Amino acid sequence: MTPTSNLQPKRRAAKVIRRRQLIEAAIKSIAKRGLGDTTMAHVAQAAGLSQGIVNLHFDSKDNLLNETLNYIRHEYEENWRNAIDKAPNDSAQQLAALLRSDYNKKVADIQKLAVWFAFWGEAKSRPTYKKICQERVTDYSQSLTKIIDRLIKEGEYKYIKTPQLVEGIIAMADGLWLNILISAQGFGRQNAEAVMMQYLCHVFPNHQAAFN
Amino acid sequence: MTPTSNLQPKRRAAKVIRRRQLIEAAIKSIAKRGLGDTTMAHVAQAAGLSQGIVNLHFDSKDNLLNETLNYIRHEYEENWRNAIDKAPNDSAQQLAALLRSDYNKKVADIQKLAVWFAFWGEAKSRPTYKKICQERVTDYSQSLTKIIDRLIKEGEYKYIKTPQLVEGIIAMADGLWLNILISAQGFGRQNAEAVMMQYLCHVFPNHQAAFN
Amino acid sequence: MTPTSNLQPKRRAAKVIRRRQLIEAAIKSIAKRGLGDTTMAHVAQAAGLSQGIVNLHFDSKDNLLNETLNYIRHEYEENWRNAIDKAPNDSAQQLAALLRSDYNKKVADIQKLAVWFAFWGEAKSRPTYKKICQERVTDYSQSLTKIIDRLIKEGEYKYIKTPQLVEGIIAMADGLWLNILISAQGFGRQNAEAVMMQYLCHVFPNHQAAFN
Amino acid sequence: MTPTSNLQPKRRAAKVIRRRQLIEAAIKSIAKRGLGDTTMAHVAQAAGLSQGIVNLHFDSKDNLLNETLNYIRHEYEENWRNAIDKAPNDSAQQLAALLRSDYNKKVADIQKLAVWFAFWGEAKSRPTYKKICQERVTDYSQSLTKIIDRLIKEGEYKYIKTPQLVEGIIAMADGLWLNILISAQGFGRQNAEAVMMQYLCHVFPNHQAAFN
DNA sequence: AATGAATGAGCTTTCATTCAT
DNA sequence: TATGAATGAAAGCTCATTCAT
Repeated sequence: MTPTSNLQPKRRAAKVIRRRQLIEAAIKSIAKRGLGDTTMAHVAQAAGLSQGIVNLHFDSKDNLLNETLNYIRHEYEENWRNAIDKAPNDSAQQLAALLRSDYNKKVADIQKLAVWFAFWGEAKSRPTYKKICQERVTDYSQSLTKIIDRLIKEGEYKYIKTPQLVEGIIAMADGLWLNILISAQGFGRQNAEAVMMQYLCHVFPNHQAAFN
Repeated sequence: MTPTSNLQPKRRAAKVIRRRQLIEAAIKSIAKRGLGDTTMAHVAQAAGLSQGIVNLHFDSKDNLLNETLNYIRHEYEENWRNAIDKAPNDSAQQLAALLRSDYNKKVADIQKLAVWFAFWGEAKSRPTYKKICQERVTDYSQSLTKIIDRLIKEGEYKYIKTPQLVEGIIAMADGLWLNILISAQGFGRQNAEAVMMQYLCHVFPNHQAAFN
Repeated sequence: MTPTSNLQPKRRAAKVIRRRQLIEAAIKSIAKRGLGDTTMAHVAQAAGLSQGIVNLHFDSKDNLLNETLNYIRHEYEENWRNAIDKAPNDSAQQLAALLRSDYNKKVADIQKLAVWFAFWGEAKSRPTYKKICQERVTDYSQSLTKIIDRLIKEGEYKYIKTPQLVEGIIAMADGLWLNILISAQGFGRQNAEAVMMQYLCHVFPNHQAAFN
Repeated sequence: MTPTSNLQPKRRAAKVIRRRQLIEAAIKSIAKRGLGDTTMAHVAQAAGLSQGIVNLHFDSKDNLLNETLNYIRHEYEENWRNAIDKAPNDSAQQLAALLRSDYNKKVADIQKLAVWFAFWGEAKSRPTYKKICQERVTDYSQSLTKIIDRLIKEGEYKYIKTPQLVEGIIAMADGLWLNILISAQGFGRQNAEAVMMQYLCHVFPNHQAAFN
């Protein structure tokens, strides 16, 4: 009874809907079994459809996987853009909102994280994956840089090298995802967020209010 | 010291060497092709040996992969323990040494990083991988905690929550590895180190000398 | 002439036309891709219609292929019967006309030849194909025999064994088709005809006029 | 208990032997089922070996098929060169020997003929097949031309156009193969040979002795 | 009558594993 | 110990056929 499974039960569905359904099935399977053990049959089964369905809609497994990565990348971007838009027009608040968005239920969902790491694991040897992963960082990086620059100017912070700080924040964000994914004790989304906020407190001590 | 024990050591040594050779071949192949596209034949070929050789020494592919992960985990640990040992008996210096060791030529080698991410990518669905990855963090975490606690005490830092800082540092360290592995522009080991050191400067402003 | 019979003919006609259209599409595809690589989708596409159309009109691929072979067989027969009918009432002339008809634009068209050879290639293992191919030869053979017998009688040729000559002529005719189909240098219809005519000159030296 | 099946029963056979064995299995299967219905499993089974064996030795089905065609082409050529070599040094005798060789047990074997027609059927759309088929004709054609030229000179035949005669003979030879393959009543190798010899008698009436 | 999304059997191919040498 | 030919299960993909629309 999940909302996503609320699709036409069997035959005759719009192409876009079927594709989405299959991508979501792929995500489920990758999260459950890993990229290497995910087969076309698994995806079809997870979608409640027949063997040949994936090739019918995506032509090849490679293509399905690329589209799956694309899908979570766009979902990810939409999520943080939304977060900035909804935040008050204050650079510290926007920074907090942007970084907190990474620990949203939607994107820091353990299934999605598993998928990200699955693709990162293959990115070095797969140019297509690599490119999409790079794009995700580039866009995020630009927005983050803008906000931080404004915050530095407004807060009269000295001695902060923006590029390095941006690299550091993004690195920590990714590393916290890994921790959520892998840690033995329940290191959850809230913990991750707290760690990140403490980082910001150290860097921008005059704006701690926004980070607590 | 029976006559047979004269031979045993050599044979055992030979066996160990062959296993190491195959593990290194596995690393090469995983870095080149990813975990999913690495076959037993690739490993054997990279080692300059014949088809059946891997099964002879490791019984199964699964086992080879487990041992490979173990191998880089131990190499990693050896590396940072060494770094601490060689560092002067000063907590800030030791912290710097420990964190700098992550960007050593040996462990932050792009091939090794590729292997780490390959295994992380499958860790969620493979308990054996997950366990080894967790162990790596646990050990590192303990040493890191000790050093930071000492530094906080000595430096009379207040308002620093050690556990969160430790999580943050480790997260950033892993995230910087990802950046080295995936970034388009040449984000290298030195950059990563600089980012990390800047982080420490923010957290421990009184010890900046040790981090520059 | 009930009101319904007013409609029936049209509908029946439409059906026949569609079947013909699909058979011609099949011929095109077989010529282009061979029998083995021709799919129902190819045929439908070549006809500018939709996937399921062939099954609708022919029930199965096997059936379509049988009907396609039948179609070119009938076209072939119609062609040579026509040629005889139009020829002057003279046995040598009729012989020439019959054999020349094999190198007509219509039947010795390279697409049609490709189809013949495609079916011959499978005839040994497909009784239905074999039967249709045999029928083609049987009918042709009978007419050819009659004409030759008359010519031998009229021309007072001795030492000619009709059955063997008929076999020989038919064999050469088929072989010349192969040559048209496969030869590297442009061995065309006219060449084939000339070769056949020279054969007849050798066999019936007193009637060379009819063969030049 | 055929001589060819007299190979190492299972494991460990020389590569060349295995390849030959598989090619012969392919021939059997193509003759039995046609090119289109021959699967890798059929070939492996006919060779008494396991599924993966064909890919192990030929990499792909396409390659196996190409090599199979090559195999019968070389066997064919060897056969007629042998026939010429063994024939007395007399042009008529050599001509007879060359053409009779086409109806040898070895090459006019019904299985081999089925294979030839199977490949001819696909030759139009498969450049590799086409090329090999053309090569077969080219070589044969050259030898045939030489012998006929000598015979014409020695026999003082006039009005014979060698190129057309050569085309005619080759066409008839191929067509007779088709007849052997497809004819309903038992049109066998001897019949085919007789038809061809009668043709030669008509063309070279002064040398009928050599053709009877 | 026509469409085209869906099915699922069957194909080629890959590859971890086995084992005679 | 080491080799590499052989195996056979399992994968991705194709395509004739079905059937809701």
